[in-house]
Amino acid sequence: MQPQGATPVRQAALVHGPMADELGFHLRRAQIAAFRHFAHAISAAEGITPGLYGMLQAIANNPGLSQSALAVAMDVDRSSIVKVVDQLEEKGLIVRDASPTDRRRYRLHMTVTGTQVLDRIEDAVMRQDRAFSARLDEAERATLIDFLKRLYQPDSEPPTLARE
Amino acid sequence: MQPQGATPVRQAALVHGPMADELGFHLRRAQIAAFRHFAHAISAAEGITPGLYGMLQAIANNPGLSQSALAVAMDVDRSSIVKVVDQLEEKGLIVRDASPTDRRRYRLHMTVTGTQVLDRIEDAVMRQDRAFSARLDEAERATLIDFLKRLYQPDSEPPTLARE
DNA sequence: TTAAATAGGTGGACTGGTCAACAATTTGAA
DNA sequence: TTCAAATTGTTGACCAGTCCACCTATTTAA
Repeated sequence: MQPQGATPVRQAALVHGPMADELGFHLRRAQIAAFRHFAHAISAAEGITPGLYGMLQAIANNPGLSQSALAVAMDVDRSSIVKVVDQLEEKGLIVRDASPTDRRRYRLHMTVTGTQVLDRIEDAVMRQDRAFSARLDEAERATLIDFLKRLYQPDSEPPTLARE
Repeated sequence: MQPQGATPVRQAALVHGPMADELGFHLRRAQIAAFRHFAHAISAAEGITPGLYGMLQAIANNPGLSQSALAVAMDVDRSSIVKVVDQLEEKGLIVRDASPTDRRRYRLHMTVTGTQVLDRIEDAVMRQDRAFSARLDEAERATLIDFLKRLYQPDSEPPTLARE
């Protein structure tokens, strides 16, 4: 799992050329750094990845949602959800609860231990997240989050963007 | 290709809970959005991913660097580099040039067509990147990049690098 | 001179995502 | 009412990207 950065060798920094001005480049690097930070602080101890953690939060905050809804929320294929839900269920954190009104569907929700575990992890994650952004003050952090949201939120946007 | 997010169904947005204040969460989403945007605009047409593009820029801007140095720069395992360099070489974009002073080592550099292709792609990438960040003005964009750098850059500061 | 370190490479494994197909079930249009 | 279409969860094949352990050739340094 651990992406485990490169060798400890101190290397002369490379020239980046035009990428130095590309937002996507910095975004990617920051995300990789964040992932590693999370892996270090959380995954190692709890055996949970950022992705799993996100799923868990989604289920905890939206009890009873279906796997399809979860897939939409996580923006992945329905089939990808199956494995993840399997994992979380094996760990005893969530359960697939048969929907009484639609026999095709499961309602996902947390188990008691799942809730406990999430509470604990959540704490660690919050601390980890703060540590990761330690070089930003509160205002900067908030601004950064706002900017990021604007990048990915579909909202008010080029309306005539023919989607098919 | 179409990662095409969600079904066209308008879904009630999920509650995010404490993740709404987690930087890592927004970072991940923004990065995924950026990747998809790139895939749409560039990969489909040029058959090149953000990762490959980054490698290409690294080589173009640091001609003669070794595969190991590239691995360090890209922060991946040496063995991962092999396949990537294979791909770029197969596409005729770069060459492995045997080092005359160290027979273990290759010096990577662009071919003529590689340079041409990169120039073309670079243009598209710059436009794509601007389009992606269209909801930020110039100042905001610059601020965002600065914040991101602060997140991923190792200890305070680049020593004495006069390049750039 | 020889042990250790380094460069590039191979093969196996794992992760996380895609897509296509499928059965059971629900929905909706005729 | 009925039956075709859509939806839900699932499986299986596949792909890309990464890691690791190990290998050979070569260079470095003790």
